[in-house]
Amino acid sequence: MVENFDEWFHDILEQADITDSRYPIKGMAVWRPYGFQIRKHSMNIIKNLLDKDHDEVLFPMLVPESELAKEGIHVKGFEDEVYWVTRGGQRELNEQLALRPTSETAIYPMYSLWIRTHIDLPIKMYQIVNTFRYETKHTRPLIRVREITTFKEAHTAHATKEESDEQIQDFIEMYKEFFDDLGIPYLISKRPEWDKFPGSDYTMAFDAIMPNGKTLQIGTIHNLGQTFAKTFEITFEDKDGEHKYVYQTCAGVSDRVIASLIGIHGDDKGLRLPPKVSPNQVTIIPILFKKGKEEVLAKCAEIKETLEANGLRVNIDDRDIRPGKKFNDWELKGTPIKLELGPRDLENNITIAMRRDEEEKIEIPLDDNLSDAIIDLLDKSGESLSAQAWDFLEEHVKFADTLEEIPELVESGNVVKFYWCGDEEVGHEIEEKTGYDVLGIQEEVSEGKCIASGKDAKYVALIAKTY
RNA sequence: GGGACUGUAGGGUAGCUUGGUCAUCCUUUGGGCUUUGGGAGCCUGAGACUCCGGUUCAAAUCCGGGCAGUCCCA
Repeated sequence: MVENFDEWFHDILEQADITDSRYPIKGMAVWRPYGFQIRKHSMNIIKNLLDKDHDEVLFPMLVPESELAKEGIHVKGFEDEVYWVTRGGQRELNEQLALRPTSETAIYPMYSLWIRTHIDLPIKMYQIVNTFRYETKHTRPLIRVREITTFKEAHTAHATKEESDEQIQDFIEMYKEFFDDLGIPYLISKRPEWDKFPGSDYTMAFDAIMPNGKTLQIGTIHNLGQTFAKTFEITFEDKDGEHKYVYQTCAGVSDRVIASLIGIHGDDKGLRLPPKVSPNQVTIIPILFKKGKEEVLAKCAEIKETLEANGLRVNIDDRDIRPGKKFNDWELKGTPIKLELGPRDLENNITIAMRRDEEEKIEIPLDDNLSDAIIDLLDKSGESLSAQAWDFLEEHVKFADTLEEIPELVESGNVVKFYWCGDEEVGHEIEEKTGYDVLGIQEEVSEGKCIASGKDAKYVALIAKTY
């Protein structure tokens, strides 16, 4: 799987009924029912986190060219990737309309209308929508797509710079909690100047390391400063009666969260889903013989009811096929816990549980403690997936003292840390000489020499192959 | 942005060089029998030459274009 991760990933999306990439437009896929469930449960986690102090809204998908073009730096960052609506029926439109590549230019003209005084601040809103990017390069399902079907974007506006910086920290904490719930390990870094969000002051990013060592950007948080406020005239009257521009931030996660979820936890048998987002947390597999069939099925139904009463998502696989096939199917689908129940177990009043994250079969008594026992297993399963994933990440971040060491480390599947003086020119030189991307900087340091320029190092930076 | 390659049932493939029989095999799938504690077996059905145009008596096969996909280089 590690050797051929891209192929594994491509195949499992189809085999596990997550998406279907055969839709006849390049870079656009269909979410199938099982995948949609995973997506839904994942989005519910981030929604619950945001709902604490953000308002969910929904903006139109089309952005007039005049608005999109207002913020020069921003539009330049997207100009080659925008889909345009140029006709309505047979008639050419007076003004062409962009399918949002992201929604700053849709939302901020409205913020300009909504924000009048300091009392209106801070304003914190989010939406989960689809966005479009005309990718010309190699598209990959869930990773590089033309329609980002699941784009959670939050947009905030504040009275002061300090508040906006605090908001960045809040987003970082929120995303940590989100990815922790999914058991997805991350590297947090501040993107280099040349790779920040077009129009922002700075960008903080979460990167996951996929099994082949390539990093996948799974979350970004941008401090927009007052750039957009000035472009879109977003001002407020402060307590002192002065009109001031707001300070803004925005933050996004996308389909790529699901890609990392699948890629990071999966194994040769298929998916391994964290209990919090698995469509079925428990799958009951009845072992049926001609004799005693009804009794076994009745007991399975009873167990299902008991577990559901305790808030668990449970299904019974009563298809008329051999049990071995069912085990394999549900291992492919990644259900965290399988419960096996046959006539022999019925006699002994037990069920046999097996966690997806390990092979062992465990006998569990069918008594009043059943639900607690299962919940305990689910918790352990989720924790173990997360722990395994974090171990992998930590084993695959290596430190390099010289530029020459980097290729070998990266080619053997690592992300590499190194000292950097912080000069943009030197950064480009490092990227060119190694052929990899500088992800960003992590901590400031007062010792060490830059790996390329030999000057005093200012930061620990990260470099890797990226998706 | 430049280049190479590919397109045959739901999925994976053989056939294409050298045009000519009912288009091969695995998987999937409908029905039936049998079976069920880790991917069962048998019987019997279903299912494809990417699209448009050209060459030819005859095209999955040769030519041109569209669409879609894979890979490499910048």
